[in-house]
Amino acid sequence: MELRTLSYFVAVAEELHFGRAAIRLHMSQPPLSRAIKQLETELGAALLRRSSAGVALTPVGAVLLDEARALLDQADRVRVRVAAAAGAATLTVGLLADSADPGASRLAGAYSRQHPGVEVHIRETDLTDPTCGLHAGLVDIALTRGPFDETGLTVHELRTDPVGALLRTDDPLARRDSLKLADLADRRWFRFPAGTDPLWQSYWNGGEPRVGPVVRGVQECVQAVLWNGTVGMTLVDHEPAAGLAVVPLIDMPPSRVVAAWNEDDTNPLIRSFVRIAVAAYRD
Amino acid sequence: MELRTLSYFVAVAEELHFGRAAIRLHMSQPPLSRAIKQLETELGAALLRRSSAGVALTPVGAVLLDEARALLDQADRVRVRVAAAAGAATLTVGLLADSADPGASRLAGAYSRQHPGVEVHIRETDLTDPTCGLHAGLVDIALTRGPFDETGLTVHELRTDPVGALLRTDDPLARRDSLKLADLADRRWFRFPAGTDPLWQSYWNGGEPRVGPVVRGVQECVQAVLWNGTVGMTLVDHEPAAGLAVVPLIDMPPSRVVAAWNEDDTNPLIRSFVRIAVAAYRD
DNA sequence: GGTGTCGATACCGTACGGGTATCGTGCCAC
DNA sequence: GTGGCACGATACCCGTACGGTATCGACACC
Repeated sequence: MELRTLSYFVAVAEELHFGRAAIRLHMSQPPLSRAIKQLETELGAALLRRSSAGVALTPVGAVLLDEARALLDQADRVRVRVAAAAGAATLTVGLLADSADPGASRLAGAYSRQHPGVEVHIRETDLTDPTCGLHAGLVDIALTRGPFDETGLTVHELRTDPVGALLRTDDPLARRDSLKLADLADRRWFRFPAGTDPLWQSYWNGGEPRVGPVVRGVQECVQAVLWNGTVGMTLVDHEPAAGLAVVPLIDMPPSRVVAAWNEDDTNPLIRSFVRIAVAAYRD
Repeated sequence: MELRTLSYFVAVAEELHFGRAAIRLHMSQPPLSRAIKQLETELGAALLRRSSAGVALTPVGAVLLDEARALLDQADRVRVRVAAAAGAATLTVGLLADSADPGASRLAGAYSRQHPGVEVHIRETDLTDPTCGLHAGLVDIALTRGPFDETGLTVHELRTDPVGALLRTDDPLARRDSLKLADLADRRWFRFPAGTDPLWQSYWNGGEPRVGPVVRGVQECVQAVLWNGTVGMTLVDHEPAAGLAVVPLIDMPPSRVVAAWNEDDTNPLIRSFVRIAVAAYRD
């Protein structure tokens, strides 16, 4: 019973699916199956019930899930405290500019409460770099939205949001309950500055090359719609400013809010941060 | 940072000696040195200061020692709780008959307090089997005194006690402050029944073949001294009965109180029990 | 009954944890 | 001063176990 094995079990118990858990753990499914089976053997109890209907926790498994989560949490705190004792307890967090996310503010509160000794540096970036400087090594961890170039990064999904079109209230489409991308095909869209991550551009333009004003931040998007009537892609739970409406886009893949960090970043505070982030966004 | 690695560090930090820690961990010294160095690298801080004067904890190491102990304790509790949830939380403890040990009673209290769900079976044995049935698989763990045949067993020392001679108060030697084995060479001693562990016999007879009554338990020893004037080996902190005196034997190697268990016993409660035992005997 | 999904199994290569042998250094004894 | 000793570090070897790919088996659903 090692911490790694327990984290495997937690992943499977949370996903209730070996394949998805394996993806989350950046490994393939067979060794994961084997590790869980070994854990069951070592503990002398069945933890999961595999059936054609799917994977379910046994009562013993439910107990272990609670206990393992607490143990892994404490292990993360050990890392943080050791780092603090070594005087190396700083964490640089990248945020996408203007993202007023209730999850992020819950996270900030929870983190500073649990790790008061840690110095958190904040680096806000505009929409041209959705990784907030991860690839350049400017931040330890990015709280941002996909998609972007994930090579060399570990990406942990915090939430998925449906996507909507940002429209002026005087726009005829603004009264519709939902829209498809095709309804907006001939509109002016946002564009992003040269050098912006191509995955990001493609996603937020619905996969098509578009025409329209170049924007660098959320406020510029809002102003662009107000002044140009441009169609803006946004999230339906984003409260629109006065004079603007949001209509759900039913054929857009949902947007992922993620925490991402460099695979080779050895900062021991990252794990704990991610764990608290997951909890903050789950609530 | 795995639980195993942390237990290595705790062993070294407690012994402040790589060689002794390696013995305690049933491994050799080089891989232990390497594991500690890897841990230091991973945590990015020096945990131990090696010098010719010996090994010392750095401030960071002191923090980790506390944290690691707490984490390992919690890991043990996880095992116990999972076992309890699986309905397999029983532990059979072997005790040497008539051993009125204050450490053992503290242990009993602490254990039942920390693990109320566990069913503890007690098996008392006489002096003929100092392992209390470990070799026969009759108990999970033995709280006993050495020495005995340790093959296949893991033995964890809880305390060492100086040894004394048990004498009648009317014995001329009873007024001495201390004795040597040679002073008792011509006395009648205790002997043990056939089949008793030879190591045990040899130790408690001071390494010599002796003559005298055969005893099976502590009460029989006491009665044998009272009736025969036989010399009894005992522990100086053992409160003698009326009419008896204890005189320290300065050339007897001290007696070890130990917890011992079968290496291949998979009962998950053993670790936690040993940990609590160590704490109970330390106080 | 074909097809797809999903966990289990089989098999393989490598990396890491453990071993023994030996070194380097500092201390002590003579 | 120098030889011996204590002790941690280093070098090197080996086996296991972990993670990979390929495939199977069971079951559900068209």
